Amino acid sequence: MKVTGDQALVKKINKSLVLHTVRKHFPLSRSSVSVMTGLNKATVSTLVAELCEQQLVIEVGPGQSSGGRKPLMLHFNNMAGTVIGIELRVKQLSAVLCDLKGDIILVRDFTLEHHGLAYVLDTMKDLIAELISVAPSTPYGTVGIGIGVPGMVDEQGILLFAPNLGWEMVELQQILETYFAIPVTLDNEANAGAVGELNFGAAQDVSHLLYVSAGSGIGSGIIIDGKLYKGARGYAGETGHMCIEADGKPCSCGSRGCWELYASEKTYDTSVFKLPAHNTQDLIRCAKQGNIEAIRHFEQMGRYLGVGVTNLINSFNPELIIIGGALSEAEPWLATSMNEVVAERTLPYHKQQLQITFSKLGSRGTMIGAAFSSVMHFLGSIRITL
Amino acid sequence: MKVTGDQALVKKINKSLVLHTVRKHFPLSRSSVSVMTGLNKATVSTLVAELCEQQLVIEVGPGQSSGGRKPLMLHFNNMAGTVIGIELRVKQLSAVLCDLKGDIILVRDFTLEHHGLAYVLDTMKDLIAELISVAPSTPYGTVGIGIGVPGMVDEQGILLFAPNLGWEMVELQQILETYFAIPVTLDNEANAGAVGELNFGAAQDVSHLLYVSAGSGIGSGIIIDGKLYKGARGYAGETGHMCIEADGKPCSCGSRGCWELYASEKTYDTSVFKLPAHNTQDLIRCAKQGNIEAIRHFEQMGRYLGVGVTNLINSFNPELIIIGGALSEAEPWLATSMNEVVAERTLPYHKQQLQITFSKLGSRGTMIGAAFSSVMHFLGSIRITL
DNA sequence: CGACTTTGTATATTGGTTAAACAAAGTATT
DNA sequence: AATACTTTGTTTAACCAATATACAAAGTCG
Repeated sequence: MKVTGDQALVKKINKSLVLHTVRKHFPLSRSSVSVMTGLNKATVSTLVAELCEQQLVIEVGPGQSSGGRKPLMLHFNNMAGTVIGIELRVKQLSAVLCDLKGDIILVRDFTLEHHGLAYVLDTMKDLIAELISVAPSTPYGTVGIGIGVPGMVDEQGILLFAPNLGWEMVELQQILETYFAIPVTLDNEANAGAVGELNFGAAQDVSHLLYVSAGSGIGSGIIIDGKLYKGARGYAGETGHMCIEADGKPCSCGSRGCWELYASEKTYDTSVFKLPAHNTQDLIRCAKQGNIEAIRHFEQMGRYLGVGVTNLINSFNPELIIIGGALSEAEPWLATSMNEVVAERTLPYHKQQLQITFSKLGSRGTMIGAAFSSVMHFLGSIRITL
Repeated sequence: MKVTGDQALVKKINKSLVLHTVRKHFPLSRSSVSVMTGLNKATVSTLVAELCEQQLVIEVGPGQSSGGRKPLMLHFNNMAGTVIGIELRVKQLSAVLCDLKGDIILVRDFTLEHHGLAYVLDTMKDLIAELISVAPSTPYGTVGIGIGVPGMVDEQGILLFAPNLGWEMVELQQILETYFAIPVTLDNEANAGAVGELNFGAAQDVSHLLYVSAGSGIGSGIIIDGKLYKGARGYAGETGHMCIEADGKPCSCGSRGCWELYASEKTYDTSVFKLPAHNTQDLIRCAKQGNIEAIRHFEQMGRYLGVGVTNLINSFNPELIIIGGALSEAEPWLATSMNEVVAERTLPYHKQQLQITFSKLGSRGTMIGAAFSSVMHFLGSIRITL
């Protein structure tokens, strides 16, 4: 849609600017908001007054003087509402209740017995309903539900395909939105993880981020200009099916030599090593105990991870790459070989100022990211590009 | 820099909106601009008056009535100024003089005898000076120089590395900007090509485009949200060094199995076929004459092109992929096998609404794209993202 | 020829930001 | 303690771009 400029737009821009400045940097005085944003003191005053009325910002009393009148400190009202973040995994359904700052109020985990759509959907509804009911009373109540799923999601919020669940074409967003009458945002697990890292993890204030979620498969959440990039139809980031061996192993996607056949949990069944276990958790335990086969296997995966990561670096030139997902917990055995390969294979210019780290948020990154997508949807955001 | 909203911004947004609407859709009446933009008739009138005063828009007299008063038709004044577009190639320096619409006024080609920096630079300066001197007299004169080069360019306009020229760290943009005192935009050849296709070729009104320039190497110009994506430091799109054979041939970049070793002119020296020639032009001639070795080789390249293109599709989910560069002229022999591989290997969801075509602009796409970057730099553009 | 349409301009209003003055509340200095 | 200076935040008037509305101009159509 075409956006024209008028005074309402100006106000929206500035109000959003003030709100997010307070959200990110509180406690803060009106005066310092004015300096930070470049807005006139009077403008800040009016906008803050409105935000206070909307209960999104609160005045919490005087702060320290710096040689003049004491400032009246402002806080972002993280308890103006709550959001729910959900991560759907193969054997588990996890949910968090968060405040608007993204802080966790409550966590619920539920073990899934099977993947029957009706069963999972009912469980999800029950879980959400429970969290909504126990949520602390807030001015706006529960303002959004964010969901991270292991599969492809299109821009309409339809879960197109989730191989590990055996699901296809589930209109998850619409179903839940109708049921709860609350905005629902649906994202694949990698995208949600990227948003989580961007706001709470290792990627704060990064504008070009690649979050690689390595688990049962590989998917990437792509942040471009500080914003999630979803591609034309919403399917961007399906990097697990990037071919790194033109005539390699056949993949269920119809292609050959896909990255995730060499650098995800899919390797466990075809390893050249005699693996003492076939899941990441147990393999990590074995590696800790010094099991050479497990360690060798992880090192091998690390090398292949490096190959794919190099490809992403060459294509996207990100500031930061974060390896997340279940495999991020195997960092001690993956990192060295992965970094070696990346160092060998990237162009010298790319190495400058590029960082690669493993996720620090752990398994909750997806959930929190999903929740945070809802927060942003509620608060709104607007930007100017020259 | 932080952008705040005020009335100046509003005006800038709307004026830009009006200007680019006229530029894209002229001839046009004020009334239809109002309808198309959503701006009030009065607003359009004021802004058009200013644009006329700036000589960017001109009134060309009455148009056809549609049942009422005749409209006063507006034109974008493509002769308000001129720009110069330059493409630096291995053996050739080409330059165009364009009007602000991007139409070619004049072309100059110059054969380069060697790649000595001073020699090439002098030639370039002479060529530009000549074009500036013969440019038709316009209100704004020559307002920009856009250059497309075969190598990596950083965000400061420094040509970091051009393997085929043997150049490193050339501050081309700054040198020319100082010399001519005109804004210079420097881009790699793939990025310039992408801009060309976006504005004049097969990609008009596409927001997510991948332009793959296949020639002596492979590079990609990435358009995201209608805007060139350059990555954190300006090096995005180095897709030629995307690995498609983890343990493949060693590449000069330090890696192995890089895409361009299998799908660019680099294949000619290592082909398994007995090639009758070792450059694209001659090979195409041979293929036309039915030379089976040449045809087989192109088919093979097409398959590898398909592998890389599939990777790009999975990562970026673009609306459109354009194959450009010298190899685009081998379309008849590349297309079938490339499309076969892509069809086999992409996920079913990606196939929907994805188009792959070969460049229609030919070898001039880069030059025109480079020139057009300068036009946009001169006219300015501003956008709102919600 | 009169009714209706379309195009474009003039005018008063609206509603946002802003500079400047000011009030309030503190610190530093003599 | 009195005075001068700082810092914070509000009030006021001015400014300016978009807009709705009315209107003028120039056409079509029956």
